[in-house]
Amino acid sequence: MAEGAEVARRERLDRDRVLRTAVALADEHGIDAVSMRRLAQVLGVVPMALYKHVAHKDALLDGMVDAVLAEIDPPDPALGWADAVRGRILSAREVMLRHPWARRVMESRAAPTPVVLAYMDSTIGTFLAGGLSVDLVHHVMHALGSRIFGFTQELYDNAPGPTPDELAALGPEALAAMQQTAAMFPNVVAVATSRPHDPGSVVGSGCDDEFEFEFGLDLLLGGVERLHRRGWSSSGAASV
Amino acid sequence: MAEGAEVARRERLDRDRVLRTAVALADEHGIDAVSMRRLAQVLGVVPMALYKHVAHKDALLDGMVDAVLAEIDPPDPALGWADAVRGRILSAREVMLRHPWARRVMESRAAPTPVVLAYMDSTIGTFLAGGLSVDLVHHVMHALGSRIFGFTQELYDNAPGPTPDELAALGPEALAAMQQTAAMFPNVVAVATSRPHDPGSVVGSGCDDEFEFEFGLDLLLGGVERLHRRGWSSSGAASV
DNA sequence: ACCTGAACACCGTTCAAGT
DNA sequence: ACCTGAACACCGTTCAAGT
Repeated sequence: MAEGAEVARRERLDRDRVLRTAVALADEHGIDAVSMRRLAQVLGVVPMALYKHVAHKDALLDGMVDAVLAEIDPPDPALGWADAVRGRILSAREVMLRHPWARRVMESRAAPTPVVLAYMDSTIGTFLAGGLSVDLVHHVMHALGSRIFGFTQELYDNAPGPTPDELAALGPEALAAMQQTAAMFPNVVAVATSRPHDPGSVVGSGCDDEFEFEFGLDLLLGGVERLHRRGWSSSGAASV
Repeated sequence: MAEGAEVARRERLDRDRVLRTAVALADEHGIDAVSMRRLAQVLGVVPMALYKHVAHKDALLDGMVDAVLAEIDPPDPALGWADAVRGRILSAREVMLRHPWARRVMESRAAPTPVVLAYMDSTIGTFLAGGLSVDLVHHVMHALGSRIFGFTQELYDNAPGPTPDELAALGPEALAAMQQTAAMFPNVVAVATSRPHDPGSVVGSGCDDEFEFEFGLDLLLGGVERLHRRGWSSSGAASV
């Protein structure tokens, strides 16, 4: 029943303690471990006690996301709009690395919370203060998408580029199967095993996620800067 | 028990019928309706009968994604690399609009299936055939991310720009609450209600998702073309 | 005001049995 | 070879009751 250090009994619940405990539980055991029943158990309380502090499970998840967003640095007012947005997004990325479950939770939420809206409002404000037109900012927010929260689809995380440790632990039949799979997708293998980065900056996978995140971000922000400098207005940006 | 037309009994199950029925069920009632138990009921079969054709629920979800990816057009060999990739991604987007649940399922999957790898392999092949370096293609695949499958985070889908129908159905107290919320996030409201598009092309929301998708895609592909023309090689693209 | 207990209607999945 | 039935260990949540 009791899981030792994790059980913190008799302290009178409040919403903050519920949310902080839920975040810690997700950080340690993954988001699937965050069930109303297990969270209650960690808090030393019966499941229904939680419902006095969060309306339902979705409200719990919203609260967890809000708690994570609060860790993101505000934009630096000393910087120009592009650097201010860039810096804040990189801060958001660090936060998301600390709470890797947050990406999937945010993607699963239907409506943004006031905290999410406040974050977006502040980011939009930085663009507008930089002189970008409302219409351009509209498109830019779409184009950046979830990048403004510091994450993207990390497609190559699970691609067939095994770490040396994994390779060593593999049996001969598993290795043969892997080579057969690799032979079927030569382009994926070529691109996944390319080492475009400074060898010193990357240890295992040959893939520097920080570099890739900034590459995509700068491709987008660079394009926006170019459009803005050319006095971009509504029509003619996309052509079929 | 029986839900009329949905129940198709006595036809001997096979994997294909299981997957096709699961896709149809998700299209009609959403992904949450796709439980092993409910899918079995629609097929007129006991839940455990499914396990002869899919190893477990995750394998069912993988199979559903594979079925959806099979609907995407192959790249047009008559086009240059940029237009070929662009056309295929727009085809993928149409497919995702037909199966809106597929985005979340793909995001939740841990490892890519062979069908996912084959799709990526073919897309990478188009870039390489166009003369882009392996290193550049590596970064480009990261930068495009889930866009190559035809979707992005659609942040504004649920932002506070209500449709006229919704507004009309609102009570006065709900309307007052909404105005209060709007007052707290003026930048979000300004950007969400901007009408940057040809008024004829958009009916309700003032937001043309097709335009936004292509805007972001072209910002990225345009940046890549520019890098490629300049003979881009590994270093110096991202600066801190 | 806050917490509890029992119950309801669901899940995915195992195991042993039927045909 | 394919399907069934009963059971196990979980879910989120309601309702009525305790202190």
